[in-house]
Amino acid sequence: MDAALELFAEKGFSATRMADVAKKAGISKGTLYLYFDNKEAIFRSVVQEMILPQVDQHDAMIANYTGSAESLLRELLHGWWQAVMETKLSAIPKLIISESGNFPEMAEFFVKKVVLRSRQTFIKVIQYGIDKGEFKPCNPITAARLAIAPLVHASIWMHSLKAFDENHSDEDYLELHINLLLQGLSS
Amino acid sequence: MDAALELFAEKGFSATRMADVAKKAGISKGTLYLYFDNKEAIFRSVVQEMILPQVDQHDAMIANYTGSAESLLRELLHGWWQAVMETKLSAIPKLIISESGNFPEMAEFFVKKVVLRSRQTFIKVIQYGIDKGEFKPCNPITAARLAIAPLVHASIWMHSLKAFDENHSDEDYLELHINLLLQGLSS
Amino acid sequence: MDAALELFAEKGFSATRMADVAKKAGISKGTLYLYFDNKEAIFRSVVQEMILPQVDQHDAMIANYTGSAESLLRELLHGWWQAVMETKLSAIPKLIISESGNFPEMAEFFVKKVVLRSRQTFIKVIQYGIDKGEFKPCNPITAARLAIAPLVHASIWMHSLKAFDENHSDEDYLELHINLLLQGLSS
Amino acid sequence: MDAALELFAEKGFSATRMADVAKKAGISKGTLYLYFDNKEAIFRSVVQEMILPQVDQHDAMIANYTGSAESLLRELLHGWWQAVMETKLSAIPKLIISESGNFPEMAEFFVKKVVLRSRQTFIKVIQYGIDKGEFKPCNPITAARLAIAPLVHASIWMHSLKAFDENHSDEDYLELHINLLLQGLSS
DNA sequence: TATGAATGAGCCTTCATTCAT
DNA sequence: GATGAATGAAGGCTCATTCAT
Repeated sequence: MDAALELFAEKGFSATRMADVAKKAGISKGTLYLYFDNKEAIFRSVVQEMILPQVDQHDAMIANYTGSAESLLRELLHGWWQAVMETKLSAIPKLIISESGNFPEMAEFFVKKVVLRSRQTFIKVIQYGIDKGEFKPCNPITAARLAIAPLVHASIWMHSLKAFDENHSDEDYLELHINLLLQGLSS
Repeated sequence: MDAALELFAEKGFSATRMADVAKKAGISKGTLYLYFDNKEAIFRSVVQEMILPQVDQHDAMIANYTGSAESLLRELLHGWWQAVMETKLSAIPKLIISESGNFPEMAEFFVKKVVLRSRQTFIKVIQYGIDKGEFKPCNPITAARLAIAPLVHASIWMHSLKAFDENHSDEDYLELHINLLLQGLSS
Repeated sequence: MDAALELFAEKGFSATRMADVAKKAGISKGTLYLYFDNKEAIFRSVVQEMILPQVDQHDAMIANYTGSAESLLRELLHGWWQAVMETKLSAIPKLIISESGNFPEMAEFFVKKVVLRSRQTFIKVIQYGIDKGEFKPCNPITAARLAIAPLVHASIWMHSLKAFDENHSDEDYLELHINLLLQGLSS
Repeated sequence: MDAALELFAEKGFSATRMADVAKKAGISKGTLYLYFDNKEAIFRSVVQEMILPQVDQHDAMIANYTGSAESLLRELLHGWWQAVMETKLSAIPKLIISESGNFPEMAEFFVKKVVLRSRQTFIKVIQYGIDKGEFKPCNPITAARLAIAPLVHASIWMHSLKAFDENHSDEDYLELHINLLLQGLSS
């Protein structure tokens, strides 16, 4: 599945050949079919089995946090970054987005199970900040989308155009995003 | 080329069949080959011939603008949005990103001709704001990336997962981004 | 038809494209279809209309000849050589032979109308020589085949491997063939 | 390769479909591609791998022969006939000649490796006969060409027009050729 | 009469999938 | 369980043929 994730993310589903996956995994083509019914099954497994554990873990992380909205938001963003950008999960967003047209159920699954849940967490924190008076009033849904967008975008970039872009610091990127966001939100 | 852009953006290069392109264009398979050498040639044409005019136009738009950094940045972001999100250009970013692994030269072309040039414009405006004291000191490159990221992300989203996401207002999204960004930057 | 003959002889029927024929003839593809029903019709016309006049003319040449069998045979062979090797007819044998598998009726037509008739002429001359005591007894059919074989072979060679063979004199070839043949036949 | 040789010789390269080759070989289309890169590769293999062993064997046959030039020449011609006409090699000359326009390198390879080497053998024998006084002086190159031409021609005929010609004895043909040639050459 | 843009059947080739070993 | 040779459906591309101009 690691081999498949890497290849799917790099070349897309159609352009990835079973022979390539087998070769990268160090097994024979035939052996793939002992563990997966077909190419689509590999794709589904890759997406589902890599995402689900992560989602649960992420939820747990947030569950019973207390403190200022600012520090919570800061924490959340750092947590997301570490969980995604510094693991092989980083390849998933690009993959899902690229194949959303060919695998709409998978796209839907991803949105429902990952995007919306994750966004919900951010919404809660932002609402909490507004309620507390830390943040000025704004639509917390839109704010949540804007809080996450640069992170997701960074993961997509990392697996697509980063090689052709000049090498910029990801740390700067994350930190400046957090600072701009928090100052933007602060009342 | 419109037909091809739509299908490539939806399904990716490999999964798009020449027969589909022909059908969508209302011509026969053979006719495609009167105008393009092969499938790759269509892809390249789609990307290059749709992007280049836009880039030039965009450059012209910015050229001789004066006023406050804030209003300039506001203008720029609105301009980008209109030029991309409200035209068929909106499909290009997702397409390039999805196929970057299979068409690295095209990815490089896009980064050099579009991404970096566009970013440069934003860098200048931000630097101008910093110099004028409107904006607080920060790395203008990173700030430019963060100014654009939510926009590019919105275009990618629009052509991938938007259908599965609840329907949010794009106007709110843009406006809030601009406001958060400007307040974040302001000294 | 000249254009077609040349191309058919060079590349064969299948590998010759209508576009090539049209181009070589200096007309458009569509115009070809004003004069020929289809590709096969061109092929048939090329073969039939180039061969038939020649056959008749050749027959006439022999009709009422008198003299020694040797001089007659010599005459015949020279006549064949001039009529075939020094005109565009030279391409026909290679073409017919190459396409005999795909156009058996044409092959049969050629054998009946050309090969057998031509051979018959040689048979008569050889039989005449045997009867006169100039030539020693032998099977005149086989002898006729052997008299012609090197000539036909030369025409085939000319349109196939000659370019890769060292350049040998065709005149020497013809003269030595005639001399060897006549001394071989002479009693 | 046997299936391919037969079909190529019968229909030519272009007109032979991979499906036909596969069917005749009793395998599937796809399997062909496990053993050959493409159609051309089959063609090249057929020609090269069938010819080379034969050439070496033929050379060996001649190497250390002694005796009269006449009996040697007789031997050579019989040897050639058996090696070519009575094996599937007989299809090669027609094939090479038919495709010489489309595969010039292959034609050149054939001329260099087969035609010229074979001719050289005949040249030596004829020169030997001339030197010994058995044969009268003549150009041994041309004589060699004339010695071989009827044989090659017979192989071409066999795979093209023979079916439409009346059935003549090949033995008579060979024997008469040898006799005419030897009497023609003899001083 | 001449053109050449348009068509679509047909063929080469690829690759997901199967299965005997 | 693991293999890889074999399969054949599918798709890119060519080119003989048509037809509106």
